[in-house]
Amino acid sequence: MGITERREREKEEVRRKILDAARELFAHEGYDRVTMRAVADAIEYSPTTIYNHFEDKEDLVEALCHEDFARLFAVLTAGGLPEDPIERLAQMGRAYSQFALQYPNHYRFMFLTPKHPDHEMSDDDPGAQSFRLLLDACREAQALGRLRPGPPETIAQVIWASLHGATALLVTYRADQFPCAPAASDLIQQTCDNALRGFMVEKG
Amino acid sequence: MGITERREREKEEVRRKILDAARELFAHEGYDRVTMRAVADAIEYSPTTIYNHFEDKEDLVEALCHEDFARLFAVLTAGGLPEDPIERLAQMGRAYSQFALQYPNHYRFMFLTPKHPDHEMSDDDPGAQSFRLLLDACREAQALGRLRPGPPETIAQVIWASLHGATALLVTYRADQFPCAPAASDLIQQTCDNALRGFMVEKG
DNA sequence: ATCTCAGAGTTAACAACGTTAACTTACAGA
DNA sequence: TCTGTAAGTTAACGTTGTTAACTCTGAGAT
Repeated sequence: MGITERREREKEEVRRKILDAARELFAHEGYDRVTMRAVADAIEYSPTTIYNHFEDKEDLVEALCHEDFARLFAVLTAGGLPEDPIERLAQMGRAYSQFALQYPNHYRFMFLTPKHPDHEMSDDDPGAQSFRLLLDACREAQALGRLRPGPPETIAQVIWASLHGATALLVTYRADQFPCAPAASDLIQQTCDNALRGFMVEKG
Repeated sequence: MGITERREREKEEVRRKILDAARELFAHEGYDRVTMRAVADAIEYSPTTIYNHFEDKEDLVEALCHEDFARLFAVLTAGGLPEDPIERLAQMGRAYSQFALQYPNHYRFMFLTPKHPDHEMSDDDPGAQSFRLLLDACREAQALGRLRPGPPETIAQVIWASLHGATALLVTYRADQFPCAPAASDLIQQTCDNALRGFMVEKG
């Protein structure tokens, strides 16, 4: 009875190898430039083996993507989150952008590539959980009277969208391809600050 | 001497046909799903003909992209721009997002696809001109004391980044693939408003 | 001990793609 | 009439994702 278990473990090992090799290659090259043959070469298996573990290339990358969302969630919560919700928002924003700039090709696939039409998001998805961190912080800040009233979902979405925009630009363009060439290296920081400021209630 | 002129005109006509067919196809299918053969079929030429007019697929799409930036600039300035710089910013924001949602695949290539490493931006580029519209409005608003002090380039970039973020999300995800499912259909509006609000000086 | 069969892996091939080499054709200028 | 240029075509190449058909290993049944 332990035999099928061992079999499954061995199969899982190969799957792991594929995912790790693929992650490494994608991180350096991006989706289009990585071929199934290259992934197979990297782990010294034949290309068809991959198809025993994944439906097709997109399925493989989606599996990678799923793991990356888990890593993002881990990064967001790493080192413990501050009590103060505003500080928490700022810290999560920094972690988010750091993750994006460290793995631009993964960010690209996670947030810049259209999903399959039948792809849906469940509540226990690490992506959804990350968003909930943001949403909760917004709610708490509202409760403390630090953020404007209004649907917290909208506030969270707007903050995320703003941060995402700055991130997406930096992940897509080189500094000298920007309009207004000396692109603020702290564009993300500024954008994040401004998005928060827009929702803050005036002090005094 | 008028002969070479006519020749050039004819060549330009074919180039036009290619661009128009390609634009139509790309608008519906997006970059990867449009093949050179499909473009050639659409205009009833052989695939190789395209290579007499464009270096390769990327060159063709870049030409399209260049035209699209001109269209975007036209859209931004259509109907005349308001005197009031804040209103102008709001109106340009609406035009920008409308353009994006109308031609998502073009937006994708214009703003979401990395450029060639050797691609540089000149000052008379329609893209740069569009950014200057934004920059000028920011400067004027600052001069009127409506926006915070600070480098107007940064303000313009942050506003653009925020708007771009909301746009990119809507162009990438379907409504039901969002975290927090009932995605604000006016996410763009809210994001644009909030980005402006963050830079506005408190009234009174 | 032999047979069977499932299932992981391989080889070889397919169709589609971007692209190119070699050829054809049309036609203005010497 | 000859020549050369340049646009267009046919046929092919190399690469890609993917699949069909096969091999091989080894556990369970007879």
